[in-house]
Amino acid sequence: MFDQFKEYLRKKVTITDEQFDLISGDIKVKTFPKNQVVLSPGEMSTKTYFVTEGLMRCYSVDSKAKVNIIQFAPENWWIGDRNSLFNEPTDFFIDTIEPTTALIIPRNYFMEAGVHVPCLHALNNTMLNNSIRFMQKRINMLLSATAEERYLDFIKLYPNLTLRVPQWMIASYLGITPESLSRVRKDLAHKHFKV
Amino acid sequence: MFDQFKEYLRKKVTITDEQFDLISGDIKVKTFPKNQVVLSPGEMSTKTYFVTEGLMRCYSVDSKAKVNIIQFAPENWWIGDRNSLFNEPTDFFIDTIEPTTALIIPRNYFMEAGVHVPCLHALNNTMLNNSIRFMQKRINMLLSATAEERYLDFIKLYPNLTLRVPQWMIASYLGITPESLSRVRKDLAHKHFKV
DNA sequence: CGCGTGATTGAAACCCTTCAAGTTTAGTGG
DNA sequence: CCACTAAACTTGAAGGGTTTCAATCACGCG
Repeated sequence: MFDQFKEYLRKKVTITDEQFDLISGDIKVKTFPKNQVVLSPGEMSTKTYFVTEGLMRCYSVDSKAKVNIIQFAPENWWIGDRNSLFNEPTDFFIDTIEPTTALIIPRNYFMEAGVHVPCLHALNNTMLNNSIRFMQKRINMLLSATAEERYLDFIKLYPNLTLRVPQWMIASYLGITPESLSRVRKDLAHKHFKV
Repeated sequence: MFDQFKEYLRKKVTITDEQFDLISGDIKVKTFPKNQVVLSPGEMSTKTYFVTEGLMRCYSVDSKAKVNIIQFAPENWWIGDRNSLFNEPTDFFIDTIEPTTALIIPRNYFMEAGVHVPCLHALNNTMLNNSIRFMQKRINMLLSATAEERYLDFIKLYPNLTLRVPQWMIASYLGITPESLSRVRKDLAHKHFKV
């Protein structure tokens, strides 16, 4: 698991084994069964998860008991609460969709590791900006796209997730009902699109 | 303008006048008239704007010529493109809604300034996380809320913008039509809600 | 084998959009 | 400062994309 994280970092920055050892002391590994809730609304959390195997998700449950999926986190993705950074409890659930192994990274990991390995500051900056960029695109999609457009967007962006995630969760991520997604898929099939 | 920026920083971190002078060399001030487009889709930009006076917005125009507003930026907010960080042209327009004065901050400002004033790394980290947090909440709203809920959310979160931004832009931000927003407001008036 | 979860399908309902007036407001020039 | 025009907002009626509700089917797992 640590090797996988080292690989991940090395795709983005230059880092020696010694440096990596220096900054991996605070990291723990944990394995979760399927459907394990690791964070619930109202809780505080100082942990960020780096998924090395499996699949996690972040979601809310609204007043009509509807599930709204904010984010999926397959291998090599990050997931965690950000409210606790501001001393506020989280609004969201985080759980596993598949049996999952994840590294548990302390909240201020990159700030502290950056003292030893300065380029991690830049990496942190890049990753956060990338998140914002993707969320901007998602907001743009939610503002403008029809059910069909949303689904086509999804399978283009996450082709592998399309097969791993139950359809009703994809619908929840897209902001449509499972029934609507089913009909969209039926229509697409008639138009000779596949999966 | 610079004083205002200094104030802004000092609300968040401890910084001396000397340190501020050290890091303000790369910053320029610019004043724009109303409705001035400063960035268009397809362009690259290394600038981030810190609004000291006025109001800017980031938006897309989709294939049906519909405007979708991603973000407003009133005083003391940041606005800029993030795609260029990844050597991709932007998808969005950025323009002014009011006559606006803004500081123009180079792309890697916080990374470089952080070398001189280390706590700026932490500030950068905090600000980016805050953006993500707000965007998560917005995504959650777009996934779950009705037109009326969206509007009530907006006026609670941005009470001063409600008066400064034309209604059709608020509608665009909320992902509904101007007509729908007008009807929502009418209904709320009947229920004795004000503005 | 049977139960539960997920996916599909149909029909009706609904919220929101679209289209098309009108009305009000705001900005500009005489 | 008024007059005029364009833009913004309102209102109504019709239409459409999605949702809701309900029933059925498919599948995996104990």
